[in-house]
Amino acid sequence: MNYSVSEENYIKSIYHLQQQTATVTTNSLANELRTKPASVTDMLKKLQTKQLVEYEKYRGFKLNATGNKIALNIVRRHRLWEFFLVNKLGFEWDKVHDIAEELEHVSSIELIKKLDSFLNFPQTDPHGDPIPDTNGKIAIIKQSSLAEITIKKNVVVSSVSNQSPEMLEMLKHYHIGIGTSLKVNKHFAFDGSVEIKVVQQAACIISEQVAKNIFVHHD
Amino acid sequence: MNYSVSEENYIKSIYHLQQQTATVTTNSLANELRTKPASVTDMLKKLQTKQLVEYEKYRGFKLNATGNKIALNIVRRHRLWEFFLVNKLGFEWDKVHDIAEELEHVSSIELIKKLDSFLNFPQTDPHGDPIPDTNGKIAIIKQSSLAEITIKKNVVVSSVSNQSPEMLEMLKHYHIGIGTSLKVNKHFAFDGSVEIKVVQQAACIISEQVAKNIFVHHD
DNA sequence: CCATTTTTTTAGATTTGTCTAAACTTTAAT
DNA sequence: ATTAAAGTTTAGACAAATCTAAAAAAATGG
Repeated sequence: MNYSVSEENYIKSIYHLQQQTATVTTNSLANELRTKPASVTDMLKKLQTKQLVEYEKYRGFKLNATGNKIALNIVRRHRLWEFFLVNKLGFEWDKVHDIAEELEHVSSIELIKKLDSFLNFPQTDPHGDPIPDTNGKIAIIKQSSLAEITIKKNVVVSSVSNQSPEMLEMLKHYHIGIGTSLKVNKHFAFDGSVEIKVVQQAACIISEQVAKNIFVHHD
Repeated sequence: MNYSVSEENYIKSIYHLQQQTATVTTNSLANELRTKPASVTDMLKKLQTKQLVEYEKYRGFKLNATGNKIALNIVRRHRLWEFFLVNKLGFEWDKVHDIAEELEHVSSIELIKKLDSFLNFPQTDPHGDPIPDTNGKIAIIKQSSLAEITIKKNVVVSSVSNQSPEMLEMLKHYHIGIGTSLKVNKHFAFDGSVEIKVVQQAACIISEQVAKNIFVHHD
């Protein structure tokens, strides 16, 4: 079965919202898609008749198994394209989201298969988010933010949840990227800021706001 | 200015039809786009108000300077993607048209700029057709088909106009690709077939139908 | 527990791109 | 020069996806 660009965008957005709350509301989805609640209700009826969501009037909705698989496939396409844009074409990671948003809707299965192979079967996108496999299996990377990690332990940056240009600028300044090794020296109780030591760099202090967006896993 | 996928397809198709006849008819365009004449008329009114075509009722139409520039830009995107699909992802050249048809509508200018550079600024697509530059300048490659070329002259295959799987199969069998050196030994008047000698291959005979689709230029 | 606020849905309109069927031009042939 | 055929346009309808405004349901807070 083939889905329209619009349907795919709804499915993907429901998927992303479900990562935080199991059941998604009309308003939150409208907000995510920058559309109006009335439009969301309309589309959800369609997705319901196509058997992709569980939906009860006024009660919110969630993807069923089929919908989830489709969502993961879209996420797969999106993240492979992001990897391509950054690692082959040389884009900065804060510039790739919108372009990948368009590329992800190109429907050829063979294309994604060959792209995956060309990229050497990457496991994560440039922001560290895992790329689902063909069957929709996605690695759940247990990770904690720098704001909550125990001190003096060597950790590796595994993902960054805020992808704005401002965040990128800051990370560049601190020499932090996906895969960077570092450790936390100290948490400051006063404002939640954190002193970190990136390998081969001088120790420095980052705000709680930044720390919360940098996720790491143990070495 | 940004154009819809549908508008872009109309513009591109008008461009291609204009390569053969300076002014395009409603029926021929409907046929090219696999749509109905009434739809063509509707869209052409739109393209006229957007100042992309010269159009007079019942009289056919053609792209104006602006329309032509846009068309060449779409052709540029299409051919760069085709080059990518064949030379990077390893597609056979007969499989790439439909996929490039989707990719060409991705709108980022930066994307095409970086793709062009990644591909090392190719001059022609996998079928030998020239890729227009950023300003819409396109190389006009003076070329003749094998059916009309003089005998015993060394020539190089520059493009193949039929891109079907059947043609690809045949060309593979004869060891012919873009850039292959060969010469024509003899034209047979009876059926228009042609004896050719591909370098490092035994001489062989190809039908007039095939010969007409293979274009060459002098060494 | 009832009234007010918030959220969601419905009803009806709009835009884009398409279609069919009918009307209208142009072309071609006798 | 008419007339038939071919090609083109108009009129009106439709589907997809969206919107606004109004109605309905659920949540909230005294």
